[in-house]
Amino acid sequence: MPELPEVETVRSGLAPVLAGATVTGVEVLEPRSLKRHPGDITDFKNQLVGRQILAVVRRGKFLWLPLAAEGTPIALVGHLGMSGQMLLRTPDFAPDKLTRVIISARSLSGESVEFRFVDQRIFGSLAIDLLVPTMDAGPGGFAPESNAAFDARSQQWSNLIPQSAAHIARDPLDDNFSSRTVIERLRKKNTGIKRALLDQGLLSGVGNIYADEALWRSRLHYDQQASSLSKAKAGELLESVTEILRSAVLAGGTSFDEQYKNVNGESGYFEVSLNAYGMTGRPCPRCGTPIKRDSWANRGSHFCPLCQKLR
DNA sequence: ATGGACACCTGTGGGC
DNA sequence: TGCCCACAGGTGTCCA
Repeated sequence: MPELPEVETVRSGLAPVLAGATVTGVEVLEPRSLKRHPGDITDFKNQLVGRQILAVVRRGKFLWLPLAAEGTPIALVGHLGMSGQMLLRTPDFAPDKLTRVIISARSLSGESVEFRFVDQRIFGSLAIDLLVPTMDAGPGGFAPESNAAFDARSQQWSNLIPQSAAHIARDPLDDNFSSRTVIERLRKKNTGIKRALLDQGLLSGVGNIYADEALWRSRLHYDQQASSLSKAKAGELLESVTEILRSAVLAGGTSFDEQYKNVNGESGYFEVSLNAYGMTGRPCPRCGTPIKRDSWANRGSHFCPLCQKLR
């Protein structure tokens, strides 16, 4: 479920507490939540306990915690899948339903905290992974000898990425995101525009909700060929995507059920700003035509049949 | 390169 | 009340 704004809401909630914290314990209640970890449960615990967390970093929908380690830089990598949550609780806080992994830590200020990974569908995961230089390292980018070369406030994290996420492109809220390059690549795609927006190797962070919203705002049909867009139209679409992601981050993300919560278990309120997604049958805020839902790529696509005609 | 189908999962809500 | 089906913010892989 979570897309960039939801993951960013989680990241910004974790960072003040976990940056600089030291892991004191790990409890794995659901082994399938570690399916992307290369080793077994014991290995996962051994790699975490006693380690210091240096920062909380996000690209697209991936989130990771670089760990202090000698030699090769490593990180705890998390993905929320369709239903993941990362909650911060005091140890005495009532158990949360569907908790899969609990990581106990001591923060820089000496407080005990529990990081609870909650995930109904178990599409999300936690894993330890190597950090490698990102393909398009920005100005001044370099590969460090080890994480020890970094501190929690460093901006350099933008040039490292977990090996397992190396194929994920920068997202529109990344300082080193290049609109020009993405527009260029987008217009060479011989595919439908929504498929291109959801291609995490072209730009990351956009999922089904924000794709539908950006297409609605730009009056584009989901199956419009990406290569048919003028440079200006492609630019306008990318602007829509960026603005929508920004506003949604400010709103704390979109929550329409129990599946998305911030680190305190609270809902975001971007739902009130949705124009197309989940609005099947309700009037298009622009022209009043009922919003339609089409089955598309094993999921749903919501659009205004009048404003968003296929050309 | 593209896209479709499917696998990975649990839970909820609607219709009957 | 129960049962069955559709549906849900994602990703990855295999196969035409």
